[in-house]
Amino acid sequence: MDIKQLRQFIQLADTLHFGRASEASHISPSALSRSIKQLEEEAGSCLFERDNRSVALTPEGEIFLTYARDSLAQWDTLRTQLMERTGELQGEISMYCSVTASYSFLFNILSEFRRNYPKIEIKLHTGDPDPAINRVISGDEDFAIAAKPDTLPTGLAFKSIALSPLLFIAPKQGIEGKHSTLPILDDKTPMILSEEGVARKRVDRWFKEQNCKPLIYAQVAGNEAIVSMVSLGFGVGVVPKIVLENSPLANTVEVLDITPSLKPYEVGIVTLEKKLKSPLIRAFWAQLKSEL
Amino acid sequence: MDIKQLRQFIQLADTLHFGRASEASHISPSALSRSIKQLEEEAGSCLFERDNRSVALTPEGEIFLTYARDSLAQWDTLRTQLMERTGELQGEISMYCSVTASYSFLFNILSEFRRNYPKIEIKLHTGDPDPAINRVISGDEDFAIAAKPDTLPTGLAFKSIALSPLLFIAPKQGIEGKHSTLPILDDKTPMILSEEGVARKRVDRWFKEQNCKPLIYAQVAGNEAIVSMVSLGFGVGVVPKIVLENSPLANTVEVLDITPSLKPYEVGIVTLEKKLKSPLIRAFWAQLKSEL
DNA sequence: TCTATTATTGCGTATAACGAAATATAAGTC
DNA sequence: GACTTATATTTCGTTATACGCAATAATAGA
Repeated sequence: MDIKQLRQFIQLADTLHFGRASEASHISPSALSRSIKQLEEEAGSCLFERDNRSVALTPEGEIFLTYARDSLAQWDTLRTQLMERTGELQGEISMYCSVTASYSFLFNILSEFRRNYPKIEIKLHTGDPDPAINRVISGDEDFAIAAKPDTLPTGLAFKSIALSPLLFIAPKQGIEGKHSTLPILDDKTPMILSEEGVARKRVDRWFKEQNCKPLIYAQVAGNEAIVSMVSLGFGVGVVPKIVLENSPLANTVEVLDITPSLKPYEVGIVTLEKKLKSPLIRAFWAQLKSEL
Repeated sequence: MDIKQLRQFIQLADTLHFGRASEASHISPSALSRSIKQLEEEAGSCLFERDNRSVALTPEGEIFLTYARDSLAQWDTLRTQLMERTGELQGEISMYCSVTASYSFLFNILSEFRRNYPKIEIKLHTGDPDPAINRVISGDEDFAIAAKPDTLPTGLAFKSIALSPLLFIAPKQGIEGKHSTLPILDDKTPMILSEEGVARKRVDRWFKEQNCKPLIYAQVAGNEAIVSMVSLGFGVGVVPKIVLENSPLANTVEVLDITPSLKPYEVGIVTLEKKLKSPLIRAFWAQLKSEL
């Protein structure tokens, strides 16, 4: 009976699904199945009633669940106690951010943190920007670098680290199939937009305010891909300025001087409010410099 | 961090000695050293201050110790809860007894228990009779089959299962070097006695009451060996009747009709009183038939 | 009946744990 | 002061354990 297994048990009790629980625990379903079986043998009771189609906690499983939660809480308390005594925080925190964000912000954020808390390990996961906030909400990550949505989901804490204007960009050599190279933006202009996310919402609203519908040429996941497609001449795109600054294709596109300009991207760090009780999370949070 | 490691930690905290703690935990010193180191890494603090000559708990170790004790207690509570629910006791209990006792009593004691509680595993350790009670006191074993000492150490519970007379035995063909084969018992009679234990104490007292000192030819560990040596003609021995009955050499020795006879051996099962709170221990204890 | 879903099991492999012996180090001894 | 003793730790080779993949089984839905 070790702590990892308790966590796995709790995951399974929450999801009642071996596949999803194992994924959340970063192990294979077979490993989870064996873990649970071992737990049941050590506890001496069947903890889950399960057949090939359903998983349910037995009454004994319910008892075990409260035990498991208590046990983990006590382990956390112990670690907090010990850390307070030694005065040096240690452990690990996880962070999610887009590739672009990792280029732009990570160094500044992490270098000082690393200096102050050398024993805290940081697990960094990169990917598309869109799922960032959800990964924090689901508990997969402690932090994420993300654009602040217009309405912040409840329970989330957000701290700005930078403002970056949302820019309309066009290919320097003109849009394929269009004769004019002038920066015209109307319902005939093919647009390359994010599939979703804050940038997309801003663009949609912008067009609505202009009383016209955008001609969407392509919907793309990932701001870098937008720059690529714009650079290839497929249309006009919208990306945050930071993305452009970090793009190797920056000099192949030009920024359009459109008014009214889009409300700027507010980039920051999000975490669950309740996690701020943990000393590690709070330490990281506290040393972030709010740039706004 | 698993439960085995917590037990090992507690052992080390109790003994403050890697060698003894590892022996008590049934692992090698090296394994214990690594376990503790791993625990320290997971806890993020140094738990023991140690050099090659001494081991001491750090303040963090003290905190960890209370955590470890609580944690184990909760695990026990959980298991008790679960067992009460399912109604079937399971787990394991350990028992120590001499080889002779295993021949004579074990079957009767265990066969019914096995039937009533098939899921309780019994770990049986056999060896010399003398250390039996100490192994219970030290916590190495849950139970021991042992002779009841004249004064029972406090904290110990004893339940008799049999009375067996202590017999003087002599070789049938006479004692080597003595011409008479008569059953004389005086300070010229070479005696084969236990090194220690209840039987030895009784014999010593018997001789004192006869106002004579025994001529001790050999002190032997293990009643079986006494029978062997008597059988070979080295002298007169004292063994419990049960031992004789189970000895393949029984017909090579004869029982002397000595008066006053020795106070009989009272064989029974001992356990720590405080262990009787555990449901497993109590179940075993309850089904023992007191034969006295 | 067939298909899709999903917990479990077999199996080969990678990882971790173990014990024995070697090592290091400090205290006691002559 | 060299030598012995005691004892925690490290090294090393072996063994056991845990894991992932793929196969299996079993069930609900089409």
